Amino acid sequence: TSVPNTGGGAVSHSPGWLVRNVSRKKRRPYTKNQTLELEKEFLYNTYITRERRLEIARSLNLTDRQVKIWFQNRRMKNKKQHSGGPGLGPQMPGGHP
Amino acid sequence: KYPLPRTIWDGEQKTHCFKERTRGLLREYYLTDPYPNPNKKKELAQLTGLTPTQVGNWFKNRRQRDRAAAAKNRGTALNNFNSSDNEGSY
DNA sequence: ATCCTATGATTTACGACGCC
DNA sequence: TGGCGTCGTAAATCATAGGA
Repeated sequence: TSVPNTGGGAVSHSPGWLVRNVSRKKRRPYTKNQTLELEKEFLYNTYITRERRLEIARSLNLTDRQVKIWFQNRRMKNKKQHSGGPGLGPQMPGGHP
Repeated sequence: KYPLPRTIWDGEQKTHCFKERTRGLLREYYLTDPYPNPNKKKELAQLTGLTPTQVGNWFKNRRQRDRAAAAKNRGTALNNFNSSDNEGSY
């Protein structure tokens, strides 16, 4: 039980694990178009400027913060894929549960 | 018996279900520590033949599903044990 | 074939901490 | 000092293999 940082944002622990605080926006999947446009912008540059961010947020009807976080998450995903990510050495099918 | 191991990332396979032995190993450690540090994850990855990410996903899913199950018990039958501090905040 | 469930992986949204 | 970076995580959701 290391848990260096409390992780998942606003935590607490009841029995032994971390639980998210109440006040968090519920996750809302982005629309296909929103994702598409964000992805296009990401292709152009993985780090977005404040100006571009504001612009995109407005055009996609997302908040400035959402776009910022989307890029952060997208970069993490990108990192995972390149660099030995999930890959390599995995496990073959096992049995059935 | 296992027709096509669906490839996901290049050369990589995704299996729907890990081997029983693998799951047993992870479960065993999980009981002692649901939040393994990066080193421990690597160690478990080596031990099981999974990638560290897969080990992380396994723990993440297990915690999530155990929490959900625990929450369910409270909602249905008796409530009120535990405690405390926050979390009940919903 | 059709529905259902379990399970691994992925997608949003933050808190903690770090660095200019 | 404040804004943005990574990292680890929660919770919701996705995808689908396998059983009923």
